[in-house]
Amino acid sequence: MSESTRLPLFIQISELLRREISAGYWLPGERLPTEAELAKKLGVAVGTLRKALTELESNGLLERKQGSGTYVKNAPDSSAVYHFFRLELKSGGGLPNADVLNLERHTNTHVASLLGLPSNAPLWRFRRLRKLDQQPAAMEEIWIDGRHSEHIAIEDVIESLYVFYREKLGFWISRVQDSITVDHVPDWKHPDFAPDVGSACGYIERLSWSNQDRIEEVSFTWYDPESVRYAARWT
Amino acid sequence: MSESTRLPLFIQISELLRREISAGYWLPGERLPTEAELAKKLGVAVGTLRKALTELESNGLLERKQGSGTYVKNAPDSSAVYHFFRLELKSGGGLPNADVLNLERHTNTHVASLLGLPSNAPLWRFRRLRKLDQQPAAMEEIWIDGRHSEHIAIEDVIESLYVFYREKLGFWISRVQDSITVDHVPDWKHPDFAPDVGSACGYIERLSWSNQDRIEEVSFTWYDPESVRYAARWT
DNA sequence: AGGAATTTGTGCGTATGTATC
DNA sequence: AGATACATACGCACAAATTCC
Repeated sequence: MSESTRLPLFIQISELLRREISAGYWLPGERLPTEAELAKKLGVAVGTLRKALTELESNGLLERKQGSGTYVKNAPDSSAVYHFFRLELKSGGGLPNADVLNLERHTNTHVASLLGLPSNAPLWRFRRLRKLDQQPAAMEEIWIDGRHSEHIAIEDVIESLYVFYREKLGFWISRVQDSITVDHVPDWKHPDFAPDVGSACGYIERLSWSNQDRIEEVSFTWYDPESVRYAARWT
Repeated sequence: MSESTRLPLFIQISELLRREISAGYWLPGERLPTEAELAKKLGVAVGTLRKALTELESNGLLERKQGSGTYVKNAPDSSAVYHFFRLELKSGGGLPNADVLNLERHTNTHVASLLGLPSNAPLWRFRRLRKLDQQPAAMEEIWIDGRHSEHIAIEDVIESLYVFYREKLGFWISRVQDSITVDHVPDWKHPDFAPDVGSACGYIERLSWSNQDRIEEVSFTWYDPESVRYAARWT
């Protein structure tokens, strides 16, 4: 190894297991080999393996039961693409999904200032219809610096905006801050999305920091509080 | 010790240190003795002490710097009591505070089921007026198992419910889950708290797990989305 | 029902790496 | 450069929860 600083062993192990789980090598609900077996197979001490497993448990990929074993969680979002997605059905869960409705260049003084850009800076604005289990759940407006790319086609971002960021723009979102209040349904309301609570609507303002610790994305989300909730878990 | 199930040693240590920090025995910014010294003084292995310190670090009471030492964080005032408090002024920040308005025994089928109790189980219900910078910001209703204590006086909980839980009831909240939607202002609306957004109101339903990993507390919060927001940070 | 085997949790001790002073 | 202090890694013993016979 000529690497300047290689990662700690327990991180290497946890990342290895994370990839294997993500690749479907270990299936949801399945029990992993015992600590002793795994440690031996991987050639590390049990304590080191335990630290890796603890890491994955706190990240929600594993569940560890004393006397029983270590199990792969039925991760609803194994791909980590939905890592920061915080909306779920009030009836519980729901597989997230998004349709890009609209993609245009605009200027916006407020957003520009949040992004630390001149007020007349060109921006990209995405408007998406978010779905949970294929049911319209929220409307979303996302803004990024317009200089990232001269041209963006809807096809580029149809899969996942986060993948697009990473693959095409060379950054990824590592941290977000959400502010949740109440707002009115915006006027670009989509016909498929019709909250019926008078005009009151759940409203999320999000700032997203990239791996370079810059605010690279600002988004606004309106959701129907009758069918959808914002869920936050803290430890 | 004749206790049926005593707490793990590293938890006992972390709670001891937590009390000492909270009592001001260790001052903010101060450096703690080295791991080796502390472990020796407390009569535990270094590894055990490390686990306790890690616990406190993740709770934001300590900061550990390799090569330097372990420092008491300049906790904004009554440390970690507001660890799970997630409301802030839309204008930014705000020092949190609470008035206990009402404290009674009730039964409630819905809450009882959330707590895993029989539907007619006696419960304690706290109603509080939450303030930010002394301004009324939200109304809060908190439910716990009625068997925890036969009598609770308002004076007992006037400082902090969390401190009361830990000191008098012997548990503490280590994890919460929030669901944020929109609701109507409840009918026990306090005269000082008058959201003026029609009848739409920010609404938080919280489940709180204790250190024993049981749901020990259920709470409902109504906040004025005109002046207050729910703020969540993710990494 | 109950006891043995299995599996994770806790605790101890030590050696070595790495960042800080 | 050397001393100090936290981070990582190893290994072992026993406790507690679960499972299985």
